[in-house]
Amino acid sequence: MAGATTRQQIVDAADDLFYRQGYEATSFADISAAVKISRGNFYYHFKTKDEILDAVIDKRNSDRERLLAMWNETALDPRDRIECFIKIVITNQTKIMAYGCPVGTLTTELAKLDHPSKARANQIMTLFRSWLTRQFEELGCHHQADNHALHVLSWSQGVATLALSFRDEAFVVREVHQILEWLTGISSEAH
Amino acid sequence: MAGATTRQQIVDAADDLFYRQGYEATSFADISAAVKISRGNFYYHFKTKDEILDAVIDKRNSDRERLLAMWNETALDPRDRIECFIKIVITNQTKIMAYGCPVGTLTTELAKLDHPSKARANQIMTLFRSWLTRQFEELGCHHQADNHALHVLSWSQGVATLALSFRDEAFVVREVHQILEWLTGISSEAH
DNA sequence: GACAGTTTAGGACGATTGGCCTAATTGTTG
DNA sequence: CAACAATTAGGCCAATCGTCCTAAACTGTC
Repeated sequence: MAGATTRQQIVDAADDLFYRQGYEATSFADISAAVKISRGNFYYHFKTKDEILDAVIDKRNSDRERLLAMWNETALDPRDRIECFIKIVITNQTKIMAYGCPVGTLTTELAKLDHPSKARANQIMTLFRSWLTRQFEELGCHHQADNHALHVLSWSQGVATLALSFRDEAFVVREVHQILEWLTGISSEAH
Repeated sequence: MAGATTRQQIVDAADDLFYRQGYEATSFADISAAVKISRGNFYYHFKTKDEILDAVIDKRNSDRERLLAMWNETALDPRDRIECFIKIVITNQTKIMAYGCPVGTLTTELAKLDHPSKARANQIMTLFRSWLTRQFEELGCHHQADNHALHVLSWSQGVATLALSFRDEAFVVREVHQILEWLTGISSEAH
């Protein structure tokens, strides 16, 4: 299992390149150049490009699961957890202003390509949705929890898209403050 | 200038294909097949793929300008005009749930490709921004007009992204109602 | 040190890409 | 009808794509 390192390197490089350039625009040559291995070696670990995509989606999925699990532990209050989610657009601001949201942009690209793995990519979006829904439920918003989850998710996608388009830091900060105010309103309503 | 028809057909087909498949994923062969002309003929009207992209962006730009101008005439109240903008996510719901927002997805793709025309694509976003800003100004939101414009634009991009991801009609309708309530609040505040 | 399995390198494949050229066709005008 | 420009068709180009194969190098075991 010593090759796990090479495989890991490939997935890491592909993850990064798919994010920065897009899936379609990234070639085998790009990835193998990044990892500094031959394209032949490449084929030993992954038979097709789609296999790499699936591996990247798996990685992103587990990365996000780990992130959410961490927030579950570090933030005891569901409101604080939602705040963690909201503030990732600030935490990752530099990358978002350069390449957008990794989840949203991949989902959109695969949808346009009508790619077999588009449903798998959507799962990451669903992961966020379910997690947010649970937080809003714990906050006391029972029948509105999923709606609020979608609202926050939608908000984050919009901010990411415009951040990429206009590269306006102040806009991002302003939007975060606004949605946090909304969140406060929700919290007090639900009591 | 009889060839204007052919050129027009090419641009129309490219516009549609770039929207549905993405710019990178659309080949010369795809477009010429759609217009039913030879690839050679193609070259007569456009030297490079980038030239077609520029023509498509120009078309989209003028299409949107025409749309906004129409709203300027049909809707006398700036609030009604903003409402027109908000409701395009319902008007174009079917297409958005299949391919996302034409403006947002192209902007994102070109940004990732670091394409020379990405700034030109951004202009369409700026067109919306400026128009919305003007409407909010007429509504009485002087120093907040541009912020509100970005807010509505960001909102529409988020709704489009999630509509594509989850294909949930009810979500779109719900979000429209929410933002319209927000708009009502803004209108009364500004008086 | 021979052996078996794992991992790597490098190149070849058919297909497709964007770009380009030339010849034939069309349409217009003198 | 002749001459001309505008338009179209079809094929060629080098480069690159994803895919695949084989031989060499490495690894650990007996």
